[in-house]
Amino acid sequence: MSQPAQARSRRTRNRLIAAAEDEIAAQGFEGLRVDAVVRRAGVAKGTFFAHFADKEILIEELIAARLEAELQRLEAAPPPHDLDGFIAALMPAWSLMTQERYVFDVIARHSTAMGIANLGPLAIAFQRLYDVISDWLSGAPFRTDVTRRLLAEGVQAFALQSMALEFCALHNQIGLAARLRPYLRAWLLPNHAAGTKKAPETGALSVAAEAA
Amino acid sequence: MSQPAQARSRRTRNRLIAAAEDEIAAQGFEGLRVDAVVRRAGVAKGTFFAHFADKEILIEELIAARLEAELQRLEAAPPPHDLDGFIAALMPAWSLMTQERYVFDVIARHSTAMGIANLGPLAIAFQRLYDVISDWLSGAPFRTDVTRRLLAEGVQAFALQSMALEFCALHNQIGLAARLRPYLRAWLLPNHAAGTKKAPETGALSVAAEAA
DNA sequence: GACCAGATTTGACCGTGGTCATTTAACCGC
DNA sequence: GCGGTTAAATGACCACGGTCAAATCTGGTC
Repeated sequence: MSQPAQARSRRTRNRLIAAAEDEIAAQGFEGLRVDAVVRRAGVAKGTFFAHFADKEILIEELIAARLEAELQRLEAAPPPHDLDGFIAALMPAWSLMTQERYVFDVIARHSTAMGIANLGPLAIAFQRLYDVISDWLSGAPFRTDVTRRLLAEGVQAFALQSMALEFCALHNQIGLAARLRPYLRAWLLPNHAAGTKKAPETGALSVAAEAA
Repeated sequence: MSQPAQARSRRTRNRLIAAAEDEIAAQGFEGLRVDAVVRRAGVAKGTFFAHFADKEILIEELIAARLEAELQRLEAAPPPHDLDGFIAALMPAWSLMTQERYVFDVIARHSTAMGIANLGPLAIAFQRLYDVISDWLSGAPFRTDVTRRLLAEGVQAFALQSMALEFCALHNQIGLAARLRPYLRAWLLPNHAAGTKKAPETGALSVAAEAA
């Protein structure tokens, strides 16, 4: 994977990626067309598919690259020491994932590994994210009756669900952080949760329940 | 919705649905082709799209119908009185969702409402499912420091994540129920989990931790 | 039963992702 | 440089979801 090919091939691949980035900057991920990329790169259509098994794999790579950049920041950052700090620290990564509905869908589909010995770039990035979160969660205020790993996976489960809701017109008057908070509080600080009765701790979906 | 059309139209629609069911029985959801449905129904292609905005909406309806049937059973069933009963009771609904990867993807994309005042059939079915789960969770052994609704939504978040993992070749030596259990235990019974410091009963839990 | 307005159906057509046999370029030993 | 072998690129072609102006049917009115 490191040295897959001759120089010409690498150049072509880079041209394709650059062209795709340009197109995405102009049209967004959703509006990306293989024909447009290929035209901009000055290359035949078949060439595209010689380099990327399908369109989604290219997109996955581009999203993963953005995520990796954010991960680098997260890994360097000091661990947060309370729930709100935790949420704030992860917010940039989460906003990245919710920029575009299309992007979120790709992530939802690929954030778990999809084939034996064949973790896609997004799945790999998510493993790294789990590591960061696990690490942060091992510390002081958070529950310890359960492995950090399990805790981290739970955080992702709630995050994905809240993000999905973010795209639902019925519920989007409330921000991601606000939506996510009650879940994480109940998940990460189960003993504290009983103490407060402030604010509507109803689930984010209750708005929909009303409407139904 | 009740009286959408003249009789001819309703007949055509039913023929399309029946044809689609036949095709799905033969080819699975993934293999469904609009052309095949239309041919089998003896109808022109345009007619299909006069009845269903797109292919996915038909599929959504068919999946929702199966889910509704299961919901009827769930609503009639007695509430489970412990965690394993809870999991066992919901298992049929969850297996329904994991029959086919394609089906799961559609569910993941449509289980939350997608447009104002326009809950799709799947979103509606999921509201019903939340109601059932909320109801079951209000009872005895489960935590009460948090609303039933929030608890129910959390259950779905974990269920969806575990299902996604179910399709990941790297992790599929472990069944859905076994994968899900440690999450639900930690989510629904946080105090029981906290009771034991060295966590001797977390056998299933550590399996999930290991999987990483 | 002749007529009409609106609902329904039709099928040729299009956009777009993806395939593959063929052609062209790169590398290597001589 | 010169054949020859493998890697890379090409573009005509296909599959499939979806569109739309035109044709056809239906139920109601006189």
